[in-house]
Amino acid sequence: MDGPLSDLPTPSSTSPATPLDAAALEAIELMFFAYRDFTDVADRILEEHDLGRAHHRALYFIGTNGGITVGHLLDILNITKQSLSRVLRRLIDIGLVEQKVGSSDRRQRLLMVSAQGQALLDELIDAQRALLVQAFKDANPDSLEGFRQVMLSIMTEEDRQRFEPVIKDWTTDRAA
Amino acid sequence: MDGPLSDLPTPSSTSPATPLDAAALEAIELMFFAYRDFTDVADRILEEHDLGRAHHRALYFIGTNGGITVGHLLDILNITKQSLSRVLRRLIDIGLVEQKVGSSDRRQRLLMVSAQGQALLDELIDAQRALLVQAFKDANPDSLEGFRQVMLSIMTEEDRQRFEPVIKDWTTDRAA
DNA sequence: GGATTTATGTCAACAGTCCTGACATATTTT
DNA sequence: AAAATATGTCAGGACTGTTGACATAAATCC
Repeated sequence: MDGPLSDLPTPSSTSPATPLDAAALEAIELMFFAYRDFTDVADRILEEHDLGRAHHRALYFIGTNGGITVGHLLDILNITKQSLSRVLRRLIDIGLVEQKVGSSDRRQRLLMVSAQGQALLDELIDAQRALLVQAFKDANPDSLEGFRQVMLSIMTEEDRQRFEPVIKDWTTDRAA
Repeated sequence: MDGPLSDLPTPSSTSPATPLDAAALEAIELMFFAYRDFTDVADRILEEHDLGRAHHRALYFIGTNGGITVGHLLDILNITKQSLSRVLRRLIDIGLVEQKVGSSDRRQRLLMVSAQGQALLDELIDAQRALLVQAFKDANPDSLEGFRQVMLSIMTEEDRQRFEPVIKDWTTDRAA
């Protein structure tokens, strides 16, 4: 009927067309397993305090953005205020997070971690940082920058802007 | 009181001691945002079918490991059989997954995706693969191997063994 | 061949996290 | 004064994970 090249199967998940496709296929699993094991080290600590990942995320972004407003936190987390509310209420009730009324806009609640909250956050960050530092040491030194570039490229432009402007357009930026 | 170098603060999350620490601190956020945006492209497709991430994961590993047993799937996913059961029941009920009795061990249920299941899985994989391929293209070509090495290093040894044995000990394997 | 172990399934209850929709309050802006 | 904004709360629902208990069929051990 058709010649040997005329009806190649549509490149589907089982037949990657290019090496880049094959690499991407593997990367789907790399993302799954690496992220799971990365979160696991924090989950073990959170368990001891009967907290979940949502508490971790809120605590993290409050701790690293002292005085953040509820609205800005919602922007970062991409969840509804009702979801955040439950989590925030708990963090405040157990004394890990404090709030004060906004100075310029009195409708705002400025969020900050307490000393206790900072202590727990340090514990969580140190655990994940230790894992990552070890990973960076185990991989070859150049890997770090490659990892960083790919991770930045994976995320949306909006999220990418939260980071230092270090991702260069290497297709045009060879000389500078 | 003390000399300027006598009581350096304990390296805490707010004062990374080394460049590697600083990179790891940033990487915590890279992991969060990249993973979220990576899963988002699949979540949008899953929504149309009223399925969740748990269905995606089960479908994925059944599709890429045709004839997998329930037990092996549980090993990969690291969840309880009760959790998987709910998800699997749904996938079977709506005809995305089929099961047949094990040939050598008749207690086992060998799982495989149906044609419909493969179609949905292809759609999911293609979406995530497209995102990753674009990310690999946007980053510089060497980044891919760096990304791969770091992701493999992040995961546990057990999970790492699921991948091709390509992570080399570069501290001793320079010549070969 | 009978006892035990293994692979799997199910019922029930609970927890965490996310969602939608509706409504309330205080404050700022127009 | 009216409208918009920042935040909170009540209510209900969905998904996904857990523990614990119990059941069945099949394989394996002695």
